[in-house]
Amino acid sequence: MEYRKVHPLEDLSFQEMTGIQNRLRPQISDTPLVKEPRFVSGVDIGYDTSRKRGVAVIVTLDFKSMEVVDTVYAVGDTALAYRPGYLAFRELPLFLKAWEKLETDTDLLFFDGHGRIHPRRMGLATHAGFFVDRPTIGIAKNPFFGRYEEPENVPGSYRYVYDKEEKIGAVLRSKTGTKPIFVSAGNHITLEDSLRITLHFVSGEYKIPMPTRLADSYAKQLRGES
DNA sequence: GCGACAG
DNA sequence: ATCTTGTCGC
Repeated sequence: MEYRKVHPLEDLSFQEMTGIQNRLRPQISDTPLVKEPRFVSGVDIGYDTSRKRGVAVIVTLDFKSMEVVDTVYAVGDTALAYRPGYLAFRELPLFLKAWEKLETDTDLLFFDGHGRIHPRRMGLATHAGFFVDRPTIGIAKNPFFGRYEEPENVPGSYRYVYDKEEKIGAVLRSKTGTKPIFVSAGNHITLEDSLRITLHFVSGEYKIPMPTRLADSYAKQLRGES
């Protein structure tokens, strides 16, 4: 699939990366979905022990049947080390390499990380949305930023995550007796739509929404052979 | 200044 | 993220 070359991703200083995030922030789109998506993709990147070589996986499912319709991946080295707040700069290059191989015209993507739950609202999912120009949702397994209260231990219950008075995401109890997951809008989508779509992919049987879950397991599987 | 810190 | 066996619990 083609993508918009919003700005360079390699060889940037932290000041430059922060500057890019601040410049993109006012351009984040909050558009509600106009129609039910047909295809939805899950994105995940797995790394080897060195944490340098990784594999980016994109699994695409049919929204209604939840059947897998396409799977693509790309392997390569990661230039940047992980730094909280700058995950997009570490993972986007390899993701875009896989994105170029994708031929299914997907309608929405789930990313493994936060979206607007970020000090500058520019988490991985949000930043990725600028490049692929499609709705994106962030699904994270751990907190990173913002204040929130613990949701009830009932599947489907959630609490909003705030920065000051601003609502930036939600903590969702996707499964009874497990830690909640963090759901936030990426780009070209609202938080309410993000929650609605996410709930569609969490039956209560699994903690992680199906697209991300499948991408994660496939990335781990590929890690040991390619 | 100190501690926290997605993947 | 990754390294790892058994083990507690539904």
